[in-house]
Amino acid sequence: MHPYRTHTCNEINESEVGQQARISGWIHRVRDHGGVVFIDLRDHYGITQIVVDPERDFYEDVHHWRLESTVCFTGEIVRRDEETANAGLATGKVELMADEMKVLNRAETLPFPVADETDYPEATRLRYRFLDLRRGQLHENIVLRSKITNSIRQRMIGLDFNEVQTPILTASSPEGARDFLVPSRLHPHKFYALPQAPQIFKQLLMVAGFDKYFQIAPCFRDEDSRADRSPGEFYQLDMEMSFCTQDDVFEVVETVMSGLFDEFADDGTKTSTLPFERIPYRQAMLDFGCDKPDLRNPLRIIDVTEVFEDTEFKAFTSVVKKGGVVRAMKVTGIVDQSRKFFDDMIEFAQSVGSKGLGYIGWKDEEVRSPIAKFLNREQLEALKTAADIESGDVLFFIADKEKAACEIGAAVRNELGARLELLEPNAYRFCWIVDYPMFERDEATGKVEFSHNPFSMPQGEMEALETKDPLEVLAYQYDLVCNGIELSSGAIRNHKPEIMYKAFEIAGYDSAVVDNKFPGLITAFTLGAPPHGGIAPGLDRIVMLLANQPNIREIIAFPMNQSAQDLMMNAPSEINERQLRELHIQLRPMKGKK
RNA sequence: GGGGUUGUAGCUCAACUGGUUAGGGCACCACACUGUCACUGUGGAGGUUGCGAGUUCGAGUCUCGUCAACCCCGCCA
Repeated sequence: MHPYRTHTCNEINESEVGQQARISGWIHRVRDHGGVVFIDLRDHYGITQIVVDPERDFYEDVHHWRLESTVCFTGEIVRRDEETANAGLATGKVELMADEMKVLNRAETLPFPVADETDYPEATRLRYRFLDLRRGQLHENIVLRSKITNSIRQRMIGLDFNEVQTPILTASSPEGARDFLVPSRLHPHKFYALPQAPQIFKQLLMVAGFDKYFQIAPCFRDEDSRADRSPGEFYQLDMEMSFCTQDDVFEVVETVMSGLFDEFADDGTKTSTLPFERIPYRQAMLDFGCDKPDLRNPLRIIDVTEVFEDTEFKAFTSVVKKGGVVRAMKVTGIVDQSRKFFDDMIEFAQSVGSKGLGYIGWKDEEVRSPIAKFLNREQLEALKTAADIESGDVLFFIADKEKAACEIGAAVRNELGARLELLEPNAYRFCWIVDYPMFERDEATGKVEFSHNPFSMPQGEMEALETKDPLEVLAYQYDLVCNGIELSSGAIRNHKPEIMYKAFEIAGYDSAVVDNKFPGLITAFTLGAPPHGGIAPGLDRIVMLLANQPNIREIIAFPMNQSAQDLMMNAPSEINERQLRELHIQLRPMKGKK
């Protein structure tokens, strides 16, 4: 007999009654009835009930087994009486009558219970991550992540993509975040950078003729974390295709994503039908106030600046006269909400930087509003027509500079959606945001800069760069959004050196900058580069959506904490003098700090 | 770098305006119980209230400082 197990803890069943079996696992729970002891033995696969009879010589030891010790039991598989069967367990119709037992590893008092679903503070959970990972939900999340990763691989390979590993120790890539640096021992005072993304390499793979590349790629960025953003490292489904259009990229991603989400979504959860909706960037900023709209939210924002060009309502009209905008959002059927509801919404708007939040409600012929008295009949009618108002509807207003009005509008839209429970339930709503501007003006310096990736192909190519106002040039740059979460950015790349130099010139860099910063890429583009493009959906966020987890640490086996520390491994940690010397690094006392 | 919240037993939470010996549950230890499945019952042990100052007759509670964790902003196209 195998020294540890003939079955897992989810395997024994009625067909094997009377046979001998050996199973190993963790002591999940113990129910000690004096005359008989029940043990729930748990492993990765499930739970089996072990029964220990008082006749057994190890019966006395039962009292000294701690929860979560690993134990091996050998005995006979026995059918349970009907009234003692447990319908909640896959193995609930049988149990193992123990003849032998062996403690494999004894557990001390646990820092927190494994056999419950209570939430415990993260610092504790992270310090004992191996224990936390035994617990139901987290354990399932990690298994789900494995299945999702595998499914993605199969789907990409099925579409003729080749998986290629790209370097981890490399040079800085052009993503705009801070690099993680690794000092070189062989080359004093020089550094490798960990890749922020395999951007250059995947483009070079296209130049190398691989046609379709993908990789479940680790990416490293030395930036602070958020609930949905790991500090330091994360994974992307990185992909790139040759001789492709933007629509070709969309088709691949839509096929993979809709297949993936259909496969792993809970029963009854709807996924967007194909093709995903495409929303131009400027349209998204108007309708939703942001470029990652949650399409489950039915609310839309409209522009009503014109109506307020000349009104008695000075608060708005003065904003318009200074070049600002007035945006409105209709919510149907809430005119009878309490005064407190509206006051809370005003307070919320102020908390996100608005001076206030105007509103007008219509009920039959009555107009309910703190601001309607400043508007004449025509102006009120214009608003009703613009927003298609019916009795019971309320129109909310935000007046500010355009950028601020968008941001506040987006926040108010999300808040109203959440507070009024307007979101479509059980749905994954995808969309593409397209037609991003190639350049934007930096508000502080007034300079024209790349608004996204400098390697995107401008729409209209060289002609657009030479003839258009740079701020009017659009790029073949796109984002994939699902339920208000940005899953991915991608682009059709600029594969022509002369257009690359011109684009950088517009952003204020001369050709030497391009040559120095990206020597491999720019040379490759002079030796036969195919038109190409790609995208890189974030694996972590995909798993978060499918596992329905709000925090990224719930879907990563060994995450760092928010301050980018590994509390279990104690990283980052100090290194010794010898290592420092080899790396040609001298530590100096920090300035300004005690 | 900035803002907010939190810090009480191994864990999770209590403790009115400052007031007697800081409590309940889980876990741990002991005892009882032959069919439970979150077993039950009885008893026990377990505390520098994050740390350091201060105010006060008296501080878990108030003040200041400090440390840590989480959330947000900046940042991350």
